[in-house]
Amino acid sequence: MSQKYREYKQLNLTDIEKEIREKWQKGNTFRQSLKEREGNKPYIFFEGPPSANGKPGIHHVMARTIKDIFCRYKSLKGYYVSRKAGWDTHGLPVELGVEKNLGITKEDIGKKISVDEYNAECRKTVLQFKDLWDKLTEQMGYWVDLDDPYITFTNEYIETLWWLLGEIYKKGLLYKGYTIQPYSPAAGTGLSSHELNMPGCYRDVKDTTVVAQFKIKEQQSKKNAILTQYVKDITKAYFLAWTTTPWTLPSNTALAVGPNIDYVVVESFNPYTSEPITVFLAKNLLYSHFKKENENKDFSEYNKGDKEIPFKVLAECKGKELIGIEYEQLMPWIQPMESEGEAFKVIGGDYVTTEDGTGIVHIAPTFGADDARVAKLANIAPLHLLDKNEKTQPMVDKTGKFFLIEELDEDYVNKYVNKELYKEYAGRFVKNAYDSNLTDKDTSLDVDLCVMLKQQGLAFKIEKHTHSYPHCWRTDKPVLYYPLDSWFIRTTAIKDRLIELNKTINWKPQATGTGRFGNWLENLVDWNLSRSRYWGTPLPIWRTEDGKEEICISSVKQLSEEIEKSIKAGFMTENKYSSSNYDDFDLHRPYIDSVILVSQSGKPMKRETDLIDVWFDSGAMPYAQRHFPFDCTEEELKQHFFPADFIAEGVDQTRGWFFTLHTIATMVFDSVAFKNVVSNGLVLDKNGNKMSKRLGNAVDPFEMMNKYGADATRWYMISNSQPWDNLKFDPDGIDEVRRKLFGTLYNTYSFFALYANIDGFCYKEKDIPIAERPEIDRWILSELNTLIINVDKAFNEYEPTRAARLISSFVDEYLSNWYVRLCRRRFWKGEYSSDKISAYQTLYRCLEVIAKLSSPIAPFFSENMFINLNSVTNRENHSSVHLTDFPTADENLIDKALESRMQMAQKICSLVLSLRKRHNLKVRQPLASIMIPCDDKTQSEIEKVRNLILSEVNVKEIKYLSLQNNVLSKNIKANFKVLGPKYGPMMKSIAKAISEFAQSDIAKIEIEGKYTLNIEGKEIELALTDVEITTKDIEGWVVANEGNLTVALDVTITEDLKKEAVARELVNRIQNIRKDSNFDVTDNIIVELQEEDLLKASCEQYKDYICNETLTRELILKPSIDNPTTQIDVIEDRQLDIRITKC
RNA sequence: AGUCGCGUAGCUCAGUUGGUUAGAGCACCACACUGAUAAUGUGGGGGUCGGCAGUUCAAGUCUGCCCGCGACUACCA
Repeated sequence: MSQKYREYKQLNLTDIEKEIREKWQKGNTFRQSLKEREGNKPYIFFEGPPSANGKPGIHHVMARTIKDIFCRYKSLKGYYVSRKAGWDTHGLPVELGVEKNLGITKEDIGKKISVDEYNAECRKTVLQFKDLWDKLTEQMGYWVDLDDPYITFTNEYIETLWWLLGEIYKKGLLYKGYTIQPYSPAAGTGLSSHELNMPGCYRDVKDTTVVAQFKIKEQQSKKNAILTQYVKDITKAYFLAWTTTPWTLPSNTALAVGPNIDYVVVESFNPYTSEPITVFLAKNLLYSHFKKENENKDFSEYNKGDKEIPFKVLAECKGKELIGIEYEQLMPWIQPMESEGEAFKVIGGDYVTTEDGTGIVHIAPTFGADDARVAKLANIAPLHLLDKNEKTQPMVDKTGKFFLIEELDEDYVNKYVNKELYKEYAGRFVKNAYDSNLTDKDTSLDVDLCVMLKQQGLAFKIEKHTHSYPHCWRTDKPVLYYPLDSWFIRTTAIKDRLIELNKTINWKPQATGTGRFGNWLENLVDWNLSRSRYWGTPLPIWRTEDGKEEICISSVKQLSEEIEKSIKAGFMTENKYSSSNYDDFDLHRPYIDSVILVSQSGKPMKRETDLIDVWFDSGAMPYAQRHFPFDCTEEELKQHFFPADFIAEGVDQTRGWFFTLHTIATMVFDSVAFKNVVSNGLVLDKNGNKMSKRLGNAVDPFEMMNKYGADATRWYMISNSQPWDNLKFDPDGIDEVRRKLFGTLYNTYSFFALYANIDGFCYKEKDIPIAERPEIDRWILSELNTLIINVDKAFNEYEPTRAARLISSFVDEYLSNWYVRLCRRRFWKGEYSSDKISAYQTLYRCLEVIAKLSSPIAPFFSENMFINLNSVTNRENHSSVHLTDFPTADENLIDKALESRMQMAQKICSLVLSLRKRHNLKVRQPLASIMIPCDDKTQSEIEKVRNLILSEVNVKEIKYLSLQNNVLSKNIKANFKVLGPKYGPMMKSIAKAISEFAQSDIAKIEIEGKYTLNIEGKEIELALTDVEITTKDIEGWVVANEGNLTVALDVTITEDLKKEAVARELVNRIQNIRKDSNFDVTDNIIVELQEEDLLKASCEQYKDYICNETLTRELILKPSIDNPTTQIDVIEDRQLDIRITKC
């Protein structure tokens, strides 16, 4: 039975893909591919869960293509690659989506809508675009198990999270703490960094700023050398510190200096009160606060109120010499509590700069993240108040105003608050925007405070300052940095281990691992887990009211047991969590909030109302996707599911998913979570702008795939730039890939199919031994095997771009434009000989290997080609290319010498063609000879590819010229790489001397092998290896050269050559006419020609050739032709009649 | 603002340990070829290798500073 290779009318990638998709579906090919590798060594892959409440974009095609490539590749290499899909279902975007749909805000939750209903709504919408995602997955050919995905909102998933949190808790790494967070008083809610980075959130605002004078305590002068030595009047000594938020000054408890920054002690006068002062500030900033021209002016000439204020630098010192000096509280309204630490002294701060301000930073630990950090390190107390409920509070309440005295604890007020001073400001909003009774035109608290300081002689400079400041996207009002209670994971405790383990991870690109991720780890802060939200994983911690007793629940079973205890204690009446059927209950809010547990000492414990960061959800997926440790033992986990060999996501996940995976794995299992990670860059639009729905430049992945096909889209994205570079997405580029790669491959396949079908080639014959195959076959097979090695290596090193480019240049340059072009004749000419079989076998092998090599990147086209080939030959017992083994290179077939001489042949041909072009000699005009000057070795190499060159460039003979021949003129150039290190500075003169060599000098060094130069009085002996000699011209020939290769062409056209040219022209015209007349390739014809002398001579001499080429049975020349088919122009300046008929 | 990455032809990208005419594809122009024809070849135009300094005999390549773009981290006096 001789089945035919499938032939196509034209290339249609989308049709092919549709057909293949159906085939996969019918044959369950993905499952099959897993099944066949079952029991093999696993290659563990984690799917980063996308959120299905948004539509997929083109960048998802990018990320998923990368994932797919390596999973498919490893599958071909024999690994068992299980790929569980997943859905990220919690978190802020979901909630915001719901709020938008329902037209509510967070404040309405619990009022207009119950938490229960709200969460139900979230659950409903969270997978709203799942179908679209599934469609994308299928259409782009991403193989992942969609039937059994992990979903983060399930009770099982949450239970694993609780277990992990329990482990972390047991290790003492989970704690409750205070942190400064962006907070919107107007909205009454904390804001995530995500919310803060929304467009338009940062706006320039004009604030009143003040450089305040912090008075140094008088008794300090005895303790500090600087003060003792340089400050004349300690009662007038101040630190200068700048703030853009004067309302934080009453909360000041320290000043920070840069330990290595230079400071100066300056004697001068206060600009507002003209009182004499001695102040400290950074040396670099001296002249931003004092006019240079007033330096060292006579103090006695200064009169009160003068604008020009003289000053004098008394001394200089380093910041560290100032550390420890105490100062008087600037606004002594409220004292910090001693129990919380020291106050009002100078401390060191690593973040202090001298870019603006005074180089001395006012520290209010309750309102600045950096402030809080350095204060804590230096044991500085934050300024805390105690409210009626005995809770510590910052000076500002959650609505954005200073606490009223009556809201505070009475004992506390008596002890710490100066009521006289404070009452004037108590209740004031720190920004007018928070007070509904005020507008921007009203005096702000900041201004009032500045005026007060001015009157007290404690303000050095008051001015307006414009800076960018974040605003709440919901209320449009400025954000406050505010301390909030949060639960933290003490990641800083395992920092060293995180860094150590990170060094074992193979990052692509490496810089992301060492740089972005490495830096992130170096500057690690504790992980703030808390989110005051509704739809997410609840924090499984229950606490007594006083916070002294608490429990961290690690499983549903434990929860149920604790509830039982609680029922006994009378805090609860029923246990909804006792069922072993996880569908019977819900671990989400609000249900979980109604669980009240009992403490050791018998007190009720309520759940901490926080949810946990959704990033914990995704970082826990290696375990939660298997419901570890409840449905999966640690042994199973470590054997089959953890850690991952490979993950891939966008580079924006570095501090997201990559970090949480790494941290949880390190904390709980002391292991990396992934061994190899590819982080891809962004997909930008063709102009390099970020894609966004708002700008309307977002590319619809479905549109692209419908138009160009998934394979072309995938190939384009992978081959165009390295995955980690940003991709400027241009649809024209996809089209180029379609034409260039798939078009060429399609043409090559079609060519093969056309002739293989005619000849009935089904690869039935035994492989022709390699030694019996012609040079060109051995060459392409050598290149093919080299390609296998290189592509294998590229995939193995996670370099998909390299793999894609290697394949595509092989297909284009080697296979199509050289092998097939040069071998065309072998396929359509002559008998079904061993040479022809060799050609078929060789081309078949190439196509088969290309199908396999490219299958990870272009799964559809490669599949189609493989099936088309294999269904005729049945060489492989596989129904899909994705079920085959990755090709192994046969190193015996690799012949580097052959590869390089073929390259030389291509170069020679290209030179000859360029000579023909330059001299207007058509390739159809045969020429007598070319001449190549070269050594014996090169000559014997060229001899082996002689015939290829001759037929390609239509020349009769190659002549060689020994290099010593005196008809050659030569060029000589210094070999910089050899001479440079030897002679260094003399290089220039030597190079010049060499370039000035006469032909005789060149001959001399060639013959004697050395040459002595005299440069700058020194004798320099040159060896032959110190120079590069190339041939330039050959007397009497037309010559072209490239590198060290020179080719000369004999352009003489003899009478014989002319006749042959005519014969070839004639063949060409007849072929064209055959084609135009739609004759079949195998039809025999009769040709009648109008007589002409040269044509006649040509036809006589080349009759056999002409007839053979064109399947002409009779070639008749006669004076005139009846009914000519057309006219031809084979003879210069003549149009001759021709008539062609089938016979 | 800090950290990281990127910057080479109109566009998309290569460019080895520094070594002397900086390459390819696309696009454009011209010419050719044609039993693969929506393919192909040859030639041409097109470059201050982001800028400036430095190291070196020699810098697209190494160093520093600056500019532009992007990401991340912050928004801090």
